[in-house]
Amino acid sequence: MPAGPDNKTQKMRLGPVKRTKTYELVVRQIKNEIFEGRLRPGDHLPGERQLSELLRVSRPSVREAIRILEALEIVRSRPGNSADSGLIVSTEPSRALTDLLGVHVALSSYSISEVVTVRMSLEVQSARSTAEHIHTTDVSRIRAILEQMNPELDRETFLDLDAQFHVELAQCANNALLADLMSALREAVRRPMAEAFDNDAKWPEWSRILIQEHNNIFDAICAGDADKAEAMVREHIDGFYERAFEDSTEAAVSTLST
Amino acid sequence: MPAGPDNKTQKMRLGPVKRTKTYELVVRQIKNEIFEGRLRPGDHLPGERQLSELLRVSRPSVREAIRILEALEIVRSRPGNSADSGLIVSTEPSRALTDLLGVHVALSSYSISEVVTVRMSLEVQSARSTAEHIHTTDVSRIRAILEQMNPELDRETFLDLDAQFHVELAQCANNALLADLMSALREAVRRPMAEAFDNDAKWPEWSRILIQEHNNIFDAICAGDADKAEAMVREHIDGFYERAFEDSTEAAVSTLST
DNA sequence: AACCATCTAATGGTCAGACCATACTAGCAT
DNA sequence: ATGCTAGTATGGTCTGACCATTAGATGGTT
Repeated sequence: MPAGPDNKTQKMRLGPVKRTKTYELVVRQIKNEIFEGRLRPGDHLPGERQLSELLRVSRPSVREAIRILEALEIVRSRPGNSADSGLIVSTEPSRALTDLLGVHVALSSYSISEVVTVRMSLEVQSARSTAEHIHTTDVSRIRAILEQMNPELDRETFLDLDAQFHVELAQCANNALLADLMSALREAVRRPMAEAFDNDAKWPEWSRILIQEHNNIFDAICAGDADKAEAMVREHIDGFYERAFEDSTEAAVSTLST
Repeated sequence: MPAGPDNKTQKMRLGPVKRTKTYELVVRQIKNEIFEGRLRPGDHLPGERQLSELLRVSRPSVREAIRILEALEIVRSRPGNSADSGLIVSTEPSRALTDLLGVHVALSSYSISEVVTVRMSLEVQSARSTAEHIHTTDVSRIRAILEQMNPELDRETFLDLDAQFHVELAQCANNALLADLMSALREAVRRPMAEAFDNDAKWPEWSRILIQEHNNIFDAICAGDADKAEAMVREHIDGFYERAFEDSTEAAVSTLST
């Protein structure tokens, strides 16, 4: 309300006069608190009203900033007046990664072949790491997934289990970033892949191949043979995408990462 | 198989009464248009006022939805009444990835060692791909970066050029996802790395090592020797992070990927 | 004392309407 | 033509109000 005398009178002619949006400034301040270590996971932020008063901006601006931070899974926001409500700094970016990559594959910001190439690199890393130190609890968990897979399942369920298998492997590598990326990449190509398999009569045959390949990978990992695991993984993924897109009109994959 | 108590339990008739927030619904609708292919990069969306009327929600709700889409770099939003203003579907997710990973490293959602492990995988992929088909224009562009690096530079500038070198390599691999991830991962560990090097007297020596390693990688790639390039890259990155964090109080890296 | 329904307070969620800032376009004036 | 000025459509910001959800505090009943 009290428009200062020097509010907008500084009409500097140098530079593009970066006019920063208010909500961006709010985002920046909060991010900065995080980078400086003054805000840590689990910490509570002041409520929207209090924040808007502290930062001297309106509540809508604060809210828009919160929406951004929420989209990046930096904070989460819940109503109520308990210890669990209000704005809390978050720690689980997996959903944000999945959202981001999924949409941008749909927008063709990233092509299927690019995703496959990156996935291959990470999958190899995941298999090797896991082969080098797998635990018995991991073994049984993965075996349970493999045992559920059989050629009679409908494609969607089958592909779900396939995804679970690979994400589980990544988690065994004890690398949250690797696992989250794997999950996000797999989800990103989920739609185009389901469509590719939908009109294909050879599915029953392929599903048997996939099961066999999974078992091969699993065996190699259990045996601690990282090199063989890598080879099996490469064969598996290459074959998978080749079959899925061999006659695709898009033909995006044949030019694999060049 | 009915014997699945740990299943999705989607068969229940009583749902958790999803009270979905209005802005989430707006986000979902727009995302859906993208997934269904009815919204493509470069397309214009109706303005905020018109959108709020179409969807029968208030303008603030529309705005909060837009903030989310903007944070994920799905749309961009500019004032004015020209062909370039309004809401436009975007195509460059690199900033969003960088923001996301950077903050979550700061939040310790992902550890430095995890980032390094993933970066190593991608860097190897990048070097191999590039070695297999590098163009002369790429060669000169990278050489220009290398020629700027010398031990006399201040650390920040030096590390900037180092990052440029690696991102440039990834871009030569003709994989936008790879390049964006590389850039994001590098940026994510920028702060902790700069701090690690800041108080270290051995920097001049290290910078010379780094320059030598870069040249080795570059030579291997130009020679089209993918295997050697991979070996050089592994040595380079391992050494880099070991030197950076060898006596760090955090000691986050020594437990590489646990 | 133990129990249970209700109230209260704090939070986020939503809305309407107004006004400002920006960036073009068109048309007037020179 | 050129240059300025109004018009207009866009996003950006604000105020202030009200709704919805949550959990603890209250207080009466058993």
